[in-house]
Amino acid sequence: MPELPEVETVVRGLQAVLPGRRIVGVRLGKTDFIDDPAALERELPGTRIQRVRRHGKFLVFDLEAADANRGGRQLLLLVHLGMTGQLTVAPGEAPAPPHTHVFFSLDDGRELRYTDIRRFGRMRIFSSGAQADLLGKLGLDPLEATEAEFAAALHARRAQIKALLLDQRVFRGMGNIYTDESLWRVRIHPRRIGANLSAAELRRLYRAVRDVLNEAIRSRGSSISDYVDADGQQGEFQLKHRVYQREGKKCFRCKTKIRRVIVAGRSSYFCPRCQRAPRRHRPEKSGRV
DNA sequence: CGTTGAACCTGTTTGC
DNA sequence: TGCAAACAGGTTCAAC
Repeated sequence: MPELPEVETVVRGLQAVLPGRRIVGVRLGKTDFIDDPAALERELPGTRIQRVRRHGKFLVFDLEAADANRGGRQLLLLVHLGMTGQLTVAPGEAPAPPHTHVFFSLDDGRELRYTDIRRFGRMRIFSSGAQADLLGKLGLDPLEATEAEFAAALHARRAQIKALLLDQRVFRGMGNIYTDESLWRVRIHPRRIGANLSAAELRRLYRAVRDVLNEAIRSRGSSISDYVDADGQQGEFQLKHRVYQREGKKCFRCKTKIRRVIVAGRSSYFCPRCQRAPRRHRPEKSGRV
């Protein structure tokens, strides 16, 4: 579910209501996705939420431990939504959905809740400054990078473009949906080698990635099955997908049937006519398209 | 350096 | 109908 546009949508929803609120209690269900559950229970009560922001697919909560004995110490709470994670704000008395494993009760009677069916998400707190290891390994934010930076990150790489776009050390925030949608827009096959892309192709890909992500943010993300924003509402960008999960359906440009293949270990949807396959090591072409 | 497959976990869909 | 396999927005690790 959660790629850059979905995380951005959740962040905006939380940033609209959480700053200034104080966490007054922590309740935990299953904790196998939390790095140090005891630290959450020990450190978070009493902290005040200053800001909620996004770093790649991570949500970052800036917290201030305002107690006198803690001297305004800064804390960071990092949350990754994995595949099925949800962060929502609800009245404390409202029933929580199944698989809700973290409850942060707030000083206004509401709760910030974390629900995650598959528990592929992650949750961890840091004293500020010590978080460099996790976030520092991530690559460029595609919405902040310049065209030159974007091209430089790809032009010398011999890996498949799909793998490069998915690699969080290259770009932070891209996932399976927006990678396929971006490649379709610029007619680039997911198995093309990064270094083999022309300067013109890199320029168009840069534009397509930004356009797709910005349009998806405007639509409040893609809801395939589990994704909801901080208010529990679904996104709408799934209605605008051109290739993702459209195997066997007609290409919006040329009517050819969309195909699904595995690239970089992930289902990859593309139009075999618009997105021409690169030459293989062992050519055995059928001769004609 | 780059690729592949498995693992983590639960639920839904598809196929025989 | 029933059961098993395949598949799902992500990340990480081992093996080659």
